[in-house]
Amino acid sequence: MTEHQSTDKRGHILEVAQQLFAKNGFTATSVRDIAKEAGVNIAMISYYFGSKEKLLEAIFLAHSEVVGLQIKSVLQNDQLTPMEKLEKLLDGFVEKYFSQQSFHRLAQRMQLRNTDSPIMKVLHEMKQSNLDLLRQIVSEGQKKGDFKKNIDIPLLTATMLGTANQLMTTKAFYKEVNKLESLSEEAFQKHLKKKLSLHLKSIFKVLLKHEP
Amino acid sequence: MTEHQSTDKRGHILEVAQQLFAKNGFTATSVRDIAKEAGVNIAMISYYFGSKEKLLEAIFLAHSEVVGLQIKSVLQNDQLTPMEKLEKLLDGFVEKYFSQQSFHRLAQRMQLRNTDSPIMKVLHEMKQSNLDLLRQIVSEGQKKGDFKKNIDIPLLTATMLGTANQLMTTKAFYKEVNKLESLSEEAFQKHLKKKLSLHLKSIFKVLLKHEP
Amino acid sequence: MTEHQSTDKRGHILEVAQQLFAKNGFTATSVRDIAKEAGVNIAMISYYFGSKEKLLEAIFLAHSEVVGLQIKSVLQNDQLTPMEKLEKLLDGFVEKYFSQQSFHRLAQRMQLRNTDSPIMKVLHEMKQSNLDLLRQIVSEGQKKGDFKKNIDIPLLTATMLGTANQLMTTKAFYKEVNKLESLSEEAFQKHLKKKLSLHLKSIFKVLLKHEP
Amino acid sequence: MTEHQSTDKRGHILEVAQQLFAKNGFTATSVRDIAKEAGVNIAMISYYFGSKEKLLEAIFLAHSEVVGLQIKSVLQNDQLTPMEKLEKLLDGFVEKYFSQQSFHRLAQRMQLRNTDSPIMKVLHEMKQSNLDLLRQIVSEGQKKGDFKKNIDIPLLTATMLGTANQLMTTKAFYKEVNKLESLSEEAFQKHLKKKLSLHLKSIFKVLLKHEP
DNA sequence: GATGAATGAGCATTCATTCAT
DNA sequence: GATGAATGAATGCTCATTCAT
Repeated sequence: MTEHQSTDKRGHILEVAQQLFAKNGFTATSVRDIAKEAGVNIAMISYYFGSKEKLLEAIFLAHSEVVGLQIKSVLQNDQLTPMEKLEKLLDGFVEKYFSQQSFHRLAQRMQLRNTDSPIMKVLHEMKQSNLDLLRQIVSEGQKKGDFKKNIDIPLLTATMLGTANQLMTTKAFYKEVNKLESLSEEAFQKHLKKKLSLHLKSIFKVLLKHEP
Repeated sequence: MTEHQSTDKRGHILEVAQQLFAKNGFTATSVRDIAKEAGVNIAMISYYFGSKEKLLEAIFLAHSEVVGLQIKSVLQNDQLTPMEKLEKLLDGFVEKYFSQQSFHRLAQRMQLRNTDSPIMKVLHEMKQSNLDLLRQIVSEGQKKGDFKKNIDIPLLTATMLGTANQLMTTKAFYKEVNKLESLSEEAFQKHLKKKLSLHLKSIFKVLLKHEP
Repeated sequence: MTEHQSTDKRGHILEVAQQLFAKNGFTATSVRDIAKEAGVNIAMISYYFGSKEKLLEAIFLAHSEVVGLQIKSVLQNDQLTPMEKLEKLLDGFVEKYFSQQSFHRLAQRMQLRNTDSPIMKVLHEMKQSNLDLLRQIVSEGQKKGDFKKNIDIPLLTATMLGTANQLMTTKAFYKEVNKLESLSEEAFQKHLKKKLSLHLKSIFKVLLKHEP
Repeated sequence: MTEHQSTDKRGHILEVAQQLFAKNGFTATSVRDIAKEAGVNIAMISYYFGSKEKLLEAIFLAHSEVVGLQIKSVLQNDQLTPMEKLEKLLDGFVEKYFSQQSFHRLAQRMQLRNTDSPIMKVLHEMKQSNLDLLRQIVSEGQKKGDFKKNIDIPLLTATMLGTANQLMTTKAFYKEVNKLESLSEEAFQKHLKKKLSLHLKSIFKVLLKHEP
């Protein structure tokens, strides 16, 4: 009945830490900040995670466990054309990206650090996973003659993730430029998500599709 | 012949600070680190810039002064078609991006901070400048009937900068995936530059061009 | 039996800080000096008091809590004549002043700063308290016809505290002038206390008493 | 014709330094503060005075040169009774004190430091000078049978200087208590000067005069 | 004579972590 | 299992002073 309170606490600390790290950066976020925001004792962080660094790793480990999953089922669905699979991949990516904005902001920060910690391993796996999925779809499309040859898949994924990152980081700018200040936050997010999805789809399509 | 040493020193500190901030982040880079790397006394940073924060601002101010310049001449060249202008814009962007990688890495970090400091103003101006240039070219192309209507220019610039950022941040990954470890750093950079340039051009072309 | 060690430590820091601040001044006393003298880690000062400034305030707060107390009982004693009450007030003042010399030296320093900090509030209350007590006694004496009208009570208190301050600050000079170098420190203090007490009493008497 | 500018500058620095030291204390006043306020280069202070400490000494030396002067002529005036001489002494003291408030505030601070620097020598001489003058007058009055025997002259001077110091340091308090906020600064100073003068005179008179 | 540049020492404070309880 | 107390190291910054010009 009674969940171990520690489990809850651990999860709560992870959540709070992710948000603070995402917002202010790893170094600029003190263990005190996290403890205060999470409403726990300062010593708890070392107690639960060993160190601030290990806490960071724990955040990434928690995310690594859910990489790919529903996507893989898409791949194996023989009913869908490669292009349909691609669209589902992109939709899935955008959906997941929007639902985990603070994590992706943090991931972007960590990518910039480029140290050799377990974190980079997780990030590497995530990128690899995206790459492999796309590769399979493209490969299938090429075999069927739907897609061009000579596709630079790493560059494509760079555009996918890069555009999402850039859009998300500068969304205030985007809002202002497009005079969308009147929209509620929720409506704006929805608008952005749709825009990004369509934008990526149109890029991928024209780059992959054989000209008739 | 003898440059004022002070000018050199100030500039040298700026250079070193930019690289360290880019590499390790603002908070994780200590004034002592910068002073040591630049071979100057710690107190010199306060002496020249007032504070660590002001030093950061000085880096951005130094870059804001050279925003857009050669590009503008391109715009006014009546000999060029809109598509040629677009290509020159993208070439110029990629060229500048590659020659100022550490600055762009730093800019990426600062964008993630999203505080309201003079830095954001400079970044805002840079983005706005890119946006305006592209807007003019697109507008001209649309008038001439070369380009489609309904182009989401902010999204396009997000793809431009986002792809560059993502590619640069994960270039080690890109190198590994594409089995380019044998290339010299210089050759790899050249390869990457060409790839990115072509990639962006093809994206922009297909998104802008009227289908025949 | 076992006092909380933390309480002791906090109190000990307060004590040491008061003495160093009194001796060398606030700014001239470093947190390091206090920590070293008190035998605690430097970080403890921030830990216990938040900052050097707050530590100073804590010293004054500790003293504000014991302002007036035994004196008030004197006031309510109907057995005593106003003049007797006055004598008791002055004796009490001198006694307290001598037993808290380092605090009064510090208070003198802080009075000279004249900033608007919580410290000034405490000092103000102390002065006001002295003033009010004296006012009551004088008022009672005037009603009974023992004391003159038109007594400038603030000036009287200035003489009381000013004389004590000046005597204490220049006690080495006083010792030398009066050739009291042979006296032990204790004996000298006793001598000084008696002298000051008599001196203040005679001043107050002649200024307050109705000439016959 | 042309006064050495340096002389002016030196004097100006002395003046500014005295005021800042008086207001904020020696340690809390930085050489930069003085240089800025005086409108001179930072290096000037070391250049003219050797060090910050020496600058402080220079301030006191400048004042030591004018100790006692007009007072001595009073002493030798055979027309005046001892009591008249005493009044003139007190008037002179109050007058000088009010015209050099910032110096006396600084002197009070230095007295509290009690280090063995040339400054203490100057302060010592000043006190000694006051003491000697008073001693002569009292001695003369005693010989003439006007004054009591057994006068504690050091205590008397402590009251004189102490009351002046205390009144000056807490003059804001005095103003408030006496509801004198409506007075102009000038009028208030005049009022205070008169009050202090009368107060000291009445104290000295009753303590010195033989009861009839 | 006068000064901008530069320095090393010191400042108060905050940090992540450890430890005794 | 959980925590307040405590620590040493590091932080950004200011200091009085010196020096080359």
